Amino acid sequence: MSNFPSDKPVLITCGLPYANGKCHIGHLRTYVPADIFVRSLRKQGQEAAFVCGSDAHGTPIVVNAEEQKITPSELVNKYHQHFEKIFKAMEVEFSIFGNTDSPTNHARTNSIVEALINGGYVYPQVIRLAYCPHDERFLPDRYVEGICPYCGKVARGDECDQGCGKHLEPGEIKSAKCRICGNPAEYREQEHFFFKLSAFGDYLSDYLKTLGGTSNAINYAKVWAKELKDWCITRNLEWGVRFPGHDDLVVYVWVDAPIGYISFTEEWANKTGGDWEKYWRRDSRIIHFIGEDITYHHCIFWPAMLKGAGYTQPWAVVASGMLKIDDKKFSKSRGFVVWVDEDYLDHGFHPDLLRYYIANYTSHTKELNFSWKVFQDKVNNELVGALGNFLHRTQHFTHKNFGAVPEGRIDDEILEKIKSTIDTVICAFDEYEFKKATDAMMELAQFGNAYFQSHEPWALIKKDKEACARVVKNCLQIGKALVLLFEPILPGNMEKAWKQLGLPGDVHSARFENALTEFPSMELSAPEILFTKIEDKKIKEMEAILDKRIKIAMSKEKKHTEETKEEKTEITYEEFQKLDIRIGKVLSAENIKGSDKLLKLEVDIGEKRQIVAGIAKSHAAADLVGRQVVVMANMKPAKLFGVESRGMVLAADGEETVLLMPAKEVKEGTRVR
RNA sequence: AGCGGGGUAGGGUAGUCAGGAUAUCCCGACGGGCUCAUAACCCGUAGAUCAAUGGUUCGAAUCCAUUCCCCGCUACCA
Repeated sequence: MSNFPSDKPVLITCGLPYANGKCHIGHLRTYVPADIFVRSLRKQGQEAAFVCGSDAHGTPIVVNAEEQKITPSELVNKYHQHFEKIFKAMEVEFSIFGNTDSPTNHARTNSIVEALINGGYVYPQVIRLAYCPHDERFLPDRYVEGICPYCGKVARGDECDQGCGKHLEPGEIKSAKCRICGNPAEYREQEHFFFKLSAFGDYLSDYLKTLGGTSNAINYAKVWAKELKDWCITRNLEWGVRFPGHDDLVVYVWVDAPIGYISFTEEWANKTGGDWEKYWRRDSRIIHFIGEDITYHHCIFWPAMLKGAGYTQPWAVVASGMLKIDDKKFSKSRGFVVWVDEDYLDHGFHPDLLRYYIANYTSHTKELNFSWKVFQDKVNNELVGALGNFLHRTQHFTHKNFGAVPEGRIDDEILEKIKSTIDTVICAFDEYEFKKATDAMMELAQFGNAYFQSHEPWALIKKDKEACARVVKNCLQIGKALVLLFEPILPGNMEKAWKQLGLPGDVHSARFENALTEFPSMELSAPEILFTKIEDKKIKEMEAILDKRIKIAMSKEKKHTEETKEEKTEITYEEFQKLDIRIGKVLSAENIKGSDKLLKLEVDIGEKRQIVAGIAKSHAAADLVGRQVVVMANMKPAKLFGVESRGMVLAADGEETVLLMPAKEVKEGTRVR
């Protein structure tokens, strides 16, 4: 049983692209399936609004704009236009593509924040914040660098990015430094505002039971809903939406960004004479398509905000799995990235090919691996060999032998097959299973090829033209069904195919069920080829581009680490004396499970110490027992692989890690200087 | 070790939530066929102890328990 069409208004949104970088295939991982979904709804007779827009605020945009010496607004506009252009080229057709810096969004954000304040969900609290005395400013989020209070690693202000990955609330970071001038920051007290997320625990637990969408999103959220911390929702920035009544504060970007979904709906409704409130104030079906990295914001923070302000909460959250390039984690700086413009569209690839790849490679919630070789295989075998070839051979044969679509009825067997394919496809779309849907479509194309083959119309035409006409008519019917079914995935080529077959009306607004109504008898022209094979040469060329980028990135990274290594400053004798270096004797040594580098040692340095050393590759555990080593005794204790290490065994760290040892046996605990 | 994702034929991948009879699809290998079609297409064969062990069950890839192995946790990010 399908969820659609529904008598409730349906709104689809996509996670907003952040306007500080170019569009890559990772983005499309979310936007293309969302577009396919919307098209499939229309094919089921379901009207749906489809909104998205640029996320314009937040610290990274300000930092980035400062680096480029342009205004944040100029930076945002640049990328806003870029994304708009790419979406159009990729046939991702939003009802509206807005911008969170629009007056509508400022106004809507204000009104929602005020509603939250009036509802008692926002409270002020004085917190200690990093402040740069040199630049005379508070340092929000990424303006500050320091030490994570949880794991002790270098982190940026809003997140422990290099260590434990925890979200950091403003003021939590230790030993803060200003990212602009590099000077140490002071802490100053300032009043900020917090959203009482903790008050929504029970509500969210209940809400998540009814929330639709994909399990990867909802299961995570259920765990998070159990422990909720209030969120600081104000920042010391110029760029953003002003916090009501406080000219020196803007709201946190994760407040005004999702509100964009509402304000874009408003803008679209105003333009088309629609009513935005039917989506956001009354019973509706709001479906958010997102990347799984922003699940927390969409399943926890956002519904709580909507609930608190009296708006309709999402009906479903559909989270796509992440993207890999050649089986490697997607990474711009490491070169594992495929840009949609310069690496794809500019090379003349049709958007439909990539749309098919994204929809068909794997299930929507799993990791999608992009490789040019697989891309070529899928295009050549599936789009060209199965689908393109069937449409072409059918139309070509009919045109050549009949010149028109023959009269006659469609066999029940064929109609049954088409009907069951439509059912499977609709069912799959209902579950956001785009691979299942496209597999079912492709299966119909293969059925068509097999039908054509086994009924041998080329032989029938010579002896029984009537029987031949029946076969041809059936094939044309399958062809028509295929064009309708594939339209959400391959809108450009299916439009072409629809016109080529001479079918009446617009393929985009035609419904799936139209596939069961008889192919009208009329003149039929010769077909043009829809999909062409991709040559090996082209794929090699594309792979070379990717390889080159990875190599450049690798050499850059190497340079960078070498540079930081060379940066050794001179120290005084006093500073050296702080180091407690001693001779110790290894009492026992064993490998640590799960690590190929680490050994757990017990060392006597005048006292017994457990030390973890990364020397397993060059020293066997058994060989070490009884030997003397050099130990840094006053190292801050650390946990490696869950094993505590109190001290550090010194070694020459070249290509091989070689332990230092005293030239002669000395007493355990002897100081080194 | 923790957190997350995985382990299904030579490669990739579906099925796992809601257990059911010959385990899906694409490529590759092998054999055959067809000739309308973009050297496309169709049919067939071989190839998987569904990571392992134990349990629940009439029945387990699927549920439960334990173990092993692989990947990510360095930013930018959907």
